[in-house]
Amino acid sequence: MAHWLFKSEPDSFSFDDLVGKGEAGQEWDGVRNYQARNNMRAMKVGERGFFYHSNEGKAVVGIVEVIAAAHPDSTDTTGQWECVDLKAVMPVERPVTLAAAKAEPRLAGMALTGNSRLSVQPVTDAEWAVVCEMAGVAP
DNA sequence: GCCAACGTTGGC
DNA sequence: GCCAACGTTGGC
Repeated sequence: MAHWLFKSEPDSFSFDDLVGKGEAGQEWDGVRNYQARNNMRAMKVGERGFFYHSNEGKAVVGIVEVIAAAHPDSTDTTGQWECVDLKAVMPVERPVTLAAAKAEPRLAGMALTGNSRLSVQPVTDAEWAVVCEMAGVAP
């Protein structure tokens, strides 16, 4: 099963905001990047991802689950953008900061620690295991 | 608040 | 189809 990472600025939409949506979850709309869209198209219901806070916090703070496969973005009028629906699974025991991830050699190849500004990223199984370990949650 | 990196746009 | 200009993101 593939894993993912979703970036969000907590000022606009935080992990707590997603928790507040409960089982109904939230459309991950507003993504206007082809690579991110393609990543979302590849997602399957039940796959899990990290929720990363950019700017404020700069850390992986929670685990999310895909509850609906890619569908047209309701906030888009052009019809070319799509998004998945997410729900919060649980917060992590210990947030994994960007600095901590960069300091971990096993995460050297991770999209997050590189220069990518991509808002929806794939995470390898190995990276998933390492970040879960650092976060104090079961993989 | 600044600036570097990247993606997208648009002129040629 | 190339590439310069521009806008946006996001770390510092």
